[in-house]
Amino acid sequence: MSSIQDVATLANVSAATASRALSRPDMVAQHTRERVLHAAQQLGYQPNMLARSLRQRETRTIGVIVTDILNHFHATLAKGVQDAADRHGYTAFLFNTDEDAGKERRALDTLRGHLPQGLIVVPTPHTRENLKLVPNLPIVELDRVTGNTGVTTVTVDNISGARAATAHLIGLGHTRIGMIVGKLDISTAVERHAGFQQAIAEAGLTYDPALVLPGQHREKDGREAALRLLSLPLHLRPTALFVGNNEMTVGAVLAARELGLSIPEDLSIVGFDDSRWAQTMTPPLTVVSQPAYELGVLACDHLIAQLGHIQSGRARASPARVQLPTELILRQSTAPPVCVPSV
Amino acid sequence: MSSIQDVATLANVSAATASRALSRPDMVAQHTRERVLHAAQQLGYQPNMLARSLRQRETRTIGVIVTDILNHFHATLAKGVQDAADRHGYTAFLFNTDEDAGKERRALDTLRGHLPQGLIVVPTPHTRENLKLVPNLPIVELDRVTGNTGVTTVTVDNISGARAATAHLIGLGHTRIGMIVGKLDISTAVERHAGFQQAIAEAGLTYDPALVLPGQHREKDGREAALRLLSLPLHLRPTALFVGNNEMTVGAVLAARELGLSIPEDLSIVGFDDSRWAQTMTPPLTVVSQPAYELGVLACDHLIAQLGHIQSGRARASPARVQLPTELILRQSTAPPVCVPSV
DNA sequence: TTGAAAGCGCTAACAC
DNA sequence: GTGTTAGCGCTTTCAA
Repeated sequence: MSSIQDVATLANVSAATASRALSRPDMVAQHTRERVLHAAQQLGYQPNMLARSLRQRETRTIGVIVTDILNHFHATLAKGVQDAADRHGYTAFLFNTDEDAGKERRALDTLRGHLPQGLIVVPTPHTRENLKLVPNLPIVELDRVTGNTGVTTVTVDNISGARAATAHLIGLGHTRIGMIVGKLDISTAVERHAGFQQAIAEAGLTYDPALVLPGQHREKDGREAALRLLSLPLHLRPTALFVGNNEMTVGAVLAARELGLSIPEDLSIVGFDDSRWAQTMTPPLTVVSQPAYELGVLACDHLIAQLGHIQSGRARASPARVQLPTELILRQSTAPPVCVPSV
Repeated sequence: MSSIQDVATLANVSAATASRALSRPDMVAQHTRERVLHAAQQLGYQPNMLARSLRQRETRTIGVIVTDILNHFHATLAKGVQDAADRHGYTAFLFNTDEDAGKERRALDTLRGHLPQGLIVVPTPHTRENLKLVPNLPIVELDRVTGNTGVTTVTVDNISGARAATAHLIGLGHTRIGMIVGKLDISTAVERHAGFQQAIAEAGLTYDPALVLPGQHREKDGREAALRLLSLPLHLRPTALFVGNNEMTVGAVLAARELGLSIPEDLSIVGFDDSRWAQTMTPPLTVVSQPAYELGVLACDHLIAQLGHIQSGRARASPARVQLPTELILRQSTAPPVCVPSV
């Protein structure tokens, strides 16, 4: 690893001049610059970011914390962030928390040691507390929100998405619609639940809490909840299910299959968040799809814009509240109910 | 951000002592240690890794480069690596190349600036050239190999996996078996192709090159290749397909559906690499599954062991060649051919 | 336009 | 067992 001193020596200038030639080309005479550039090239010089960052007190680095990198949605968020960061000349360091408070704390501690200039986080119920580990760090909340005022949030319009999904089912003639909702300590779950309720109310139907079961967002939870809902006596059993996230939707579909219910004849299903398997399963699943990649990109763009403001000493812009629309994708997992309820 | 000097001042010791109290507790008197620890705690002190790494000339950081973080297999590799790195007290920085030479170069350059102590890479055809950007960096090749001698490789036994898949099809009675193989500049594609050929030969069948079509590993390529193979005249058309990676398998399944072929009656399919959609599609897909997470963990464990050797000045251990078995998971996408070939 | 010198935060070498 | 000093590689005053 050659240092800037090596480059300087080779170019017959001081380290200071070599540094300037590389980072502030216009502060240096034309031909000195060329000599330095040539020397750097020849040595394959790459600045040591540790030293540079230490000196400049800025790392051009941001942290990204998602809760489950194995979930395609989160992987896509992360990719959007990384691609955008790259475009801005920043490096994004990715961490994964598995929704675990301890892992989140450790990720934040590690991150802190590397002095990121900002953080994009998919928050968990612990995040608000854990963020005290990194005071004064510009934060963007992605996909979910903690309710922290003063931070920028980049989310999807969950309420409208859930409402559209539910309204679609109602439009098909369903009146007993079940919902499998995430744990209500997460904003997306709360909002999707709210959208569901709104659609029910708007259609003049009665909201039946017995048809709304919570889960911890995992496939297994979706399966168990669906099993319970679908085992209700026929006249109480929902004829359609709206499932609040993609993992639980898998479980719900599996549960329907286990019970020998065919989709959509015996049961309509709408999932939240599109995926490969939703497209290839039989029948293809009607879903509320989310612009995951754009979400990641926007989160990063906003964070970096904010960093620019801070750096240039301008007043910190008031925090943005970015919200992207979802899209209801109609496929074959929804149809009118066959047996009209007869209470 | 408090520095070690702040801690030292608060504890009434020198910075050096504070440093020792934190990193080498036994070099310091019991009660000084306590004072320092207390002060550190009180200030929420977190060492500045940039400064520490600069001074110690070791970052306890490794790089991870995968080709497609959106592919569940690669995401799982990355997670395995990160989890293992974490256990060893290392931080893994993840980059994504999309199989693109330029992105790979940029990732390596960025990485280099951050002085990783080692690199785990899923190599592409460009990697061998690009690795010149990071001379002397300990490397572990993951999933694929470049043929570089002297580097540790952690892979799966692709030959046996492909052979088992093909033998399974042959055992069911298939004699015209098509293969959709990846580009042959990637070791996994070459090996899976070899395994396919071996099984054909071992069964005394004739290898028909016309039934083997290459693709670029994308869904679209799988679809196009399958469309071509399945459009052959009935007596030439393969009754079974072995597809060399998971993305292309999606395409192949879609192609079969487009042509109205039902699986497994009209066409048996075996894919390489298991996935959510392979399990939930109809019928569930027979696949060769790979222990992706363990692969990632092993790659990291080996790399870090190697770093230990280097650091302790021991002779660099000869590079390991780790190879994990695959598993053929029989599901419902394979069955005996209905119409026995009549050439 | 360039060089000399200082210092970012940390730890290792060397006193004492 | 602890303090002093030096220096990792870089950039940024400050002088010339």
